[in-house]
Amino acid sequence: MPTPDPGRRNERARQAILRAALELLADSGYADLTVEAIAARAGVGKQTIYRWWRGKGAVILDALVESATAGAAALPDTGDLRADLRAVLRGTVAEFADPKLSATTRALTIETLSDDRLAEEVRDRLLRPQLAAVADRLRAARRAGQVRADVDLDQVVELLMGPVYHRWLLRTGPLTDDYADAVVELVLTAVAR
Amino acid sequence: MPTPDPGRRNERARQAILRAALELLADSGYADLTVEAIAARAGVGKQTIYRWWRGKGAVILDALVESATAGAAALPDTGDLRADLRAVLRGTVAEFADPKLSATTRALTIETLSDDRLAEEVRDRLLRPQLAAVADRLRAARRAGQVRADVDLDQVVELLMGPVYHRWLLRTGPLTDDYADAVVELVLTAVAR
Amino acid sequence: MPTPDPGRRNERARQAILRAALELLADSGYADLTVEAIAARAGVGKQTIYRWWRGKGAVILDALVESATAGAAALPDTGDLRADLRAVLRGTVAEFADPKLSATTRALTIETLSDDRLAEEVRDRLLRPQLAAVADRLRAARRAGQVRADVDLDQVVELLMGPVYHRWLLRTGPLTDDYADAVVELVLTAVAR
Amino acid sequence: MPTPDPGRRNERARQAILRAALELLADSGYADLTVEAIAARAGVGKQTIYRWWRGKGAVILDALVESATAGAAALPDTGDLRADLRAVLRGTVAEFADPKLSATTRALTIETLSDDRLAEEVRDRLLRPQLAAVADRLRAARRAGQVRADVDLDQVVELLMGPVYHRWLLRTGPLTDDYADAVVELVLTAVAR
DNA sequence: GGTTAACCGAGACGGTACGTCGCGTCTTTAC
DNA sequence: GTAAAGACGCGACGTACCGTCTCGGTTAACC
Repeated sequence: MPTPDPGRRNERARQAILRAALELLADSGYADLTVEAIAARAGVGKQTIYRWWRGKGAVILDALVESATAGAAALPDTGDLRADLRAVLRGTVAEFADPKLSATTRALTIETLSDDRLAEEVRDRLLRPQLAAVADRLRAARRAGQVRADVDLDQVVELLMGPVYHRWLLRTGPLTDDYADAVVELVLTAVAR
Repeated sequence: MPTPDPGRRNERARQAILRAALELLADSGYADLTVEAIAARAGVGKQTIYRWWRGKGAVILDALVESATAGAAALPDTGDLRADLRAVLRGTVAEFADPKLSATTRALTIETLSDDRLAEEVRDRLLRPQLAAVADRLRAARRAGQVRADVDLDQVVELLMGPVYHRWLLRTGPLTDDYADAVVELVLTAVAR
Repeated sequence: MPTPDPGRRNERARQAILRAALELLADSGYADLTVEAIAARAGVGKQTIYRWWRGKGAVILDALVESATAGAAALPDTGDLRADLRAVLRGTVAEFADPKLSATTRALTIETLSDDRLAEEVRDRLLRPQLAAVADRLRAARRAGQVRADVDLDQVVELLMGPVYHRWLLRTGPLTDDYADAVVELVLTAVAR
Repeated sequence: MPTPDPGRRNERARQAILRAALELLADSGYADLTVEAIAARAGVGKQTIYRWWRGKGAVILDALVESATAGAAALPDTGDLRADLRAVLRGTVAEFADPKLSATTRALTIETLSDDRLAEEVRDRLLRPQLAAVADRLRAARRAGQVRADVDLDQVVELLMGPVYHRWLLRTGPLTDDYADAVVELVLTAVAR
């Protein structure tokens, strides 16, 4: 596969494809998200998709990365760890609770579950930055003496995010701000100094 | 859907189908798990599958429920909460780490992500009993004065399981016994008295 | 196959099946004429059909034979050969032109085309008597000196009926009384004395 | 049905499909003539068949038209009407008597009997030209004073062909050269001058 | 500023699986 | 033993997408 020359790439087509994918997901969900539907809605040939992406999973990932990068990069640090963590978890919960946004995450999750390579790219390009931002905030808190020195911060991040993903994935309960706050409280009890 | 008379159901066919589904998943993964393949391996007509299940997702669920019910029902209670929770999480971690068993869970997760009805059935028939068993163990510990009285035990269960699911789903790190133990430690710090 | 005992046969079921077959054909044509539909409409199990008939073709044949036998057995002989032949052909033409009756013939024809055994039974039980009746009428005419002595009367019957079947089967023109009369005229020219 | 652009059509696939259909009919008869079998033998996807034809009936028709057009277009005119008509009928009889060729006609007839649209196409594209050729020969004979002026030549054609089709369809007797000659004789008696 | 190679839209192609329908057989229960 | 009921193994149906391919028709870089 002779990787195509990115210099010749049609930017209009690229954006139309990413947009079409997100719109289809928001409108009709994963079931109608086919490569043919994306191509048709974007007014693009199927080959143009396969030329630049490995499949629809990669398209969703790019669309998500693009819109995520447009958003926040780092976490706010108000000095109040509890408040900052609540803001993060409430944000995550809100994202999962929103049907449109959730549809995209759901679709990407399906794709990653049967495509290891995509899973790694999602982790490295989409998840790691988000989780690292939270870890950074915790690191700052530790420096400020608000967090115990003997905990692995990456594990703490997973202790925070895990329950939210669990509840989203397995539908074990409602994804509300209260739940986000409760998780923060438990985690702080475990790691605060 | 005029559900057919279960009295007329062929038990041999039912078991052959469940078995075939699990074998296919163990042998070749989700990609080769088609209704046609299940039918072929089970020596059964496709219609026999569609007569009793809504699709391959429902078949996997039944297969899993059947094999789960055969296994453990309640959690052991050695009196040592830390040890018991470690055993649970190590078991979950081991299940996720095993390629064969994990393939089944992965497949079922894919199906639930695009089938709300199936998702609810998975939650109610497969997950709730497992989570309830852990909650029961925590309740016993609380009665024994080992756990704080002011925590929601269901939330604690999610605090335990969430990180493991997170790591499995998003591949953010290795699923080892050490990780299971670390999570238990953090959670105990949060809720132990 | 141990031929079932006709003595135990349920006459009500037999008639319901024949009636259901004819009704289905009249109502919705060959496409909806399935063994299952016949059984359902007749309020009968499928096995009852397969116990007594080789398939739906045989059912149609029986239904047709039953209703044909109920009708005319022999041809009228008014002494006027032309008039009598016209009556026969006009009758055949009318039958073919009628959508309900034609549907039955059409269905039976389809079945015979892929079932040699059925074809022979149709010929012997349904067609031969009809054609023989016409031949008999011609024989009487020959005795009366109205028909040449050197023609094969069976061939003359086919010369009469053939064109009508041809036009029905191949839709090469309208099936009208005029056409019936025209054929009679040509045939009489060929064989009248 | 948005008929696709014929300019993009793959000629190799088209011919492979027509050939496969004829071969299947010749080899194993109508029972084994399924769209799937045609596709498999032609090395083609099923969709390629459904893209260009309405079903297997249309495929058979095209195959037959193609091979018929390759053959004779008009009838020979030796000046001897009796000889020419005998040649035509003997040809038809031979075609019907040949198992391979007859299988094709039989299959097309079945299809035609449950598909009005196909029936019209068969009549217009396959039958009409053949019947018209015979009518033309009769017209020439009439111009030559060998045929009565007051007969409808199309009716005469049906008087010729009808009995042959009748005998083929209803199996009322053997399809031999003698029978062809006998029909010609009767018809000539009716229309010769 | 003309050539030429890659991209582009379009969509046909060989495939695979879908979910449905009907076949003819088998099994169960009732009469 | 016949009957109603209907599940069963089977196989074809016609459809939907997959990922690849081929076809003109633009571009855009390089001579």
